[in-house]
Amino acid sequence: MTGRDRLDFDPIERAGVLWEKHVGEASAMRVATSLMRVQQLLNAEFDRVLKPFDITFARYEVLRLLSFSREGRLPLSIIGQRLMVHPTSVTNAIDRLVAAGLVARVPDDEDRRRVFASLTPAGKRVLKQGTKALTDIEFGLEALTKDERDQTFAVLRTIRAVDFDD
Amino acid sequence: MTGRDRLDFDPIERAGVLWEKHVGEASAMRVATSLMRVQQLLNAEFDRVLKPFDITFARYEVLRLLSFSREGRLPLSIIGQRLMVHPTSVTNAIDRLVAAGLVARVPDDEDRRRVFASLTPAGKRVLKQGTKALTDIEFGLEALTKDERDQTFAVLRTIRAVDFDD
DNA sequence: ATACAATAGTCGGAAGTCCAACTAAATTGG
DNA sequence: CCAATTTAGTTGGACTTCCGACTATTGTAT
Repeated sequence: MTGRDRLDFDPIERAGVLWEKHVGEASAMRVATSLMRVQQLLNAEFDRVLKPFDITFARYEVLRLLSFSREGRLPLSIIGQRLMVHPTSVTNAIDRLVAAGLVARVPDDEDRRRVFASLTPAGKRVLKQGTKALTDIEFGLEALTKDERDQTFAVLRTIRAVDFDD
Repeated sequence: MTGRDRLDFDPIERAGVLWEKHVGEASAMRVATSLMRVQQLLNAEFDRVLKPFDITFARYEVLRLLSFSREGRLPLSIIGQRLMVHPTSVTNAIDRLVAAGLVARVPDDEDRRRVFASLTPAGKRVLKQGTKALTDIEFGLEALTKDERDQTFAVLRTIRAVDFDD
């Protein structure tokens, strides 16, 4: 399986050197590129450990969000806002969760445009199993110290801050 | 366009609090979730500024990689290794770049299994324009100091390190 | 009160990612 | 030297994401 082999050097490090040489200051390019790769690595790892429960990380996040709500249910629009994804992505994820019996669509009588997504007992079970699977691998971040994690969270938060009132 | 609105609080912060309460230590979950969101934000922003040149960030990365090679061309397998993506993703990206006239497929006479991707003059032009567009927005990281960037690069590198000899 | 605008959700289509399976070519081992 | 394995790349299918467009419902403003 070509493309997944170990390299004998860091390709981003190398790109940084050439960037400095031909383009200019490289710190932003290096961080941005690293973020892309790390996200990809982690997402693949999460999907892998969640596969036994037939959910992806995207769907796990929906289940978790629902479980954190007071009544175990939220309108789809709120889910999209919290997870910062497009409405169509929410519809898609909920479709699959409903098909798997982990979530139910419940109409809102107050506002008939709205639809709630509501956790089913099976959804709660799968959420619990998925959470264990992810915490068992420490979300792929065993290599980071607590300080590094908190530091990185803070830095990333300044980028995310465009999306909420600080 | 629901789902893209500003929130009046940080949803990951909130998830972290509830996670601590119901699950346990939350630093890994917070960082992992932040990485997903930030990658999504940046990728969308990059695609937006690259749209005038009819390329995505994924394809921009291919062009950049090719320009950094000695002869402006690389076998597809090497592209996949450097960008850490699946062979099929490379085939897909190259297909589109070829269709746009930015890259040419060149057979390798030494090893007839292999195919080179080679930058065309048009590809070099687009690469230059895309690079300017991305550096103009500092890869979406204006908010970070040089120290924060270098620090974050180093931390992310320890996660990526599974993929190359350190 | 009635037209106009905003909001909630869905559908269709494009792009990216991955995996599994496949062909063709090169390498290796008995 | 030939069979078995490995490597390079492509194809088809699944999933996620986005955007644009659309329906239905609610809110607003004259």
